[in-house]
Amino acid sequence: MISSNSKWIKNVSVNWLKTHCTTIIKTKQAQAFLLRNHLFQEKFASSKLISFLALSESGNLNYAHRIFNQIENPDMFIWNTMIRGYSRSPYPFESISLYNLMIQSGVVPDNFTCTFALTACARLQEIKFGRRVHCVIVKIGFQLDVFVLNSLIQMYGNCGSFDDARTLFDEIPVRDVVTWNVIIGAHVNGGFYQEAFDLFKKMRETDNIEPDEVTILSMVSACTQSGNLEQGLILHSYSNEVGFEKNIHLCNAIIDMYCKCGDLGSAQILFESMIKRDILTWTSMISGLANSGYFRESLVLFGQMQFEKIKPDEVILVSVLSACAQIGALDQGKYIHLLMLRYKVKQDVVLETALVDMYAKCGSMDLGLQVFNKMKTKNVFTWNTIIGGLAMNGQGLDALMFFDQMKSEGIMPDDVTFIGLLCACGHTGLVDTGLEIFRSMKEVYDIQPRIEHYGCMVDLFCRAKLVEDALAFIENMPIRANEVVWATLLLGLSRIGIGEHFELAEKVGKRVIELEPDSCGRYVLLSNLYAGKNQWDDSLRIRKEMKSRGIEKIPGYSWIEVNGLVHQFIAGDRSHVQTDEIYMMMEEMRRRVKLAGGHVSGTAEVLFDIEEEEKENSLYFHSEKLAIALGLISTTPGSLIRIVKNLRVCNDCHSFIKVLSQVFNRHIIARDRSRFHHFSQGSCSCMDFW
DNA sequence: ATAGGGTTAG
Repeated sequence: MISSNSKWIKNVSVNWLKTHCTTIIKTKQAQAFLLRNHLFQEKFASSKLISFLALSESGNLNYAHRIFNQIENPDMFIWNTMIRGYSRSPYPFESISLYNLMIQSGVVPDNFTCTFALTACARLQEIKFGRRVHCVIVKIGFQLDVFVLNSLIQMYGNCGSFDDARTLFDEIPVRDVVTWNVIIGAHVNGGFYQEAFDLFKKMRETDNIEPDEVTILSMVSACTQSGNLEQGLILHSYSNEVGFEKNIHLCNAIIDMYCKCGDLGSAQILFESMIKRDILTWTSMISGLANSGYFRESLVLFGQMQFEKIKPDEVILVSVLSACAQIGALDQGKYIHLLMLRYKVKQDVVLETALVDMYAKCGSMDLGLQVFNKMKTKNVFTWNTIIGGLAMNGQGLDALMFFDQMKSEGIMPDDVTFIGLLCACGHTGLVDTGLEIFRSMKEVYDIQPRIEHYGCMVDLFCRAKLVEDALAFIENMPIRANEVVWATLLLGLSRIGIGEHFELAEKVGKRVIELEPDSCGRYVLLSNLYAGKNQWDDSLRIRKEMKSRGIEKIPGYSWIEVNGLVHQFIAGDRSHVQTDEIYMMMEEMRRRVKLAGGHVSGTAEVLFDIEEEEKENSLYFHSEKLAIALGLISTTPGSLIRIVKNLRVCNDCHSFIKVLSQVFNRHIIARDRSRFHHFSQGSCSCMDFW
């Protein structure tokens, strides 16, 4: 009577369990029920609990493990479920531990066990253990199981052992589409794109197997990484033909491919055509825009995403923060900071570092430091961000202090750390410290200086007006000086005031053009050099030479953010809706600066493609001045103005803005392509050297 | 019950 009753309960509960375990709460109820009715040790019952907890998205591996530990003799299915659960979790090593435990307790692994264990090995790149599993497979004889073989190939491929993967692949008796996907994916991940394309062709030819979505996805990724737009387009039209276009993962990868291959238009068309978009769709498009220089557009699209009430994750926020950083959009950056807190976005070093960087690049080191000081985990990226940020903002001594702190916290500096440190020394005029740091980089940290480090040293000497040392340093470099090093010297000379060094400067200027004949900036340097000496014919000659070689001058852009909206200007811009007011303010600026005196209008760095008589005007209407004019009319008197420029601020504007900061009583922070200028009361933080 | 997939930083 009793036994038949318990049998009844068992049957009912098993059926009930099959559909019941859908949430943690319900699973706990089921567990309590099983315990109460002494059914817990029934394998079939407890395995239902385990499989939900270990495999479901909403499960809980830890909890599964606790239940697992209470099972006296787990059967094969339960072992396999646990091993599988861990193999796809962030802790694949646990999977291997359990595999060992299983063998120790005398249970012989089956083909399922081996597949799961191999997945764990693949993810851990544990080839040694993977080979041990391989031996077991041969010993027991699972060589004919295509699942086992596929995961073996995957394991070898992921561990970088292409020979093993390839041998198995060639010897395997039956290959299915996954086999092909695994071997293709391995080659794509290894950077062997041509081989991947060859294999892609062969899968049809030799095995008559049609590619599926995963195949196409891997191939699209190969195009992305190798910049192969042509093949990418073919893959896109193929996936439309066979109906893969509803696969959201694939579409995301294609958007990413278009963006990284420079075809933003096709990316946008696909993005617009998608009916369902996930967070990765948005991330691909938004970061794609930002990476191609469309910063404002990427922020606008992020705004649309907000409008559609999609919760941002930590990855997309990194993208938009870096867009804000590039154009100095502080208000939007602050708003994103707010979103992080409001949505309780996962704490993440990458994100917090991007936040610090955004504040640093907007010239708000105080806010950057606040975030930095609250960060729980910091890595070398984080330290480099704060050190570089301080150096760029003219707080060189603080940068050096943070380096000491970094060392005391046991973080190893890398090559980028030293770029920041050498910049810091340059800004502060600490020549000896710079030399000492340069030496310790090589001798203490065993980091070989790159050409950029030499460039920093040349800059350091020039700032200290040690032209001879700079020259000697260049001559003694173990690697050949490149155009960057020479351009640094030339720029340095022109900042010191060319004077007696004119001949040297001219020689260097010619050298720089020889070394990099395709870069407009190099011609501009030499041309300006002549203009500065009133050698207008030479100056024009260089400009003509540049034009005749078909090299366009990169237009100078300036950005200013007003009430969370970023406005963009080019020289002489008349496209802004408030153009009339802006130009009225420009007139006012000119009048008051002139009245105050101290600003000598120079015509050295003018835009040559404008007629001679307009020289002074074009210089006068440089984009940074237009941006400042908008700033003056749209903010309250006395408040801070921030602008960002994509090129270097020219001499004339620099001198103009200095006086302007005094007469308008404004603190103006201008970021140009290499550093910050904090203008205040008639002077600038760069000490007129940039 | 089994294998294969994309986005972010100095």
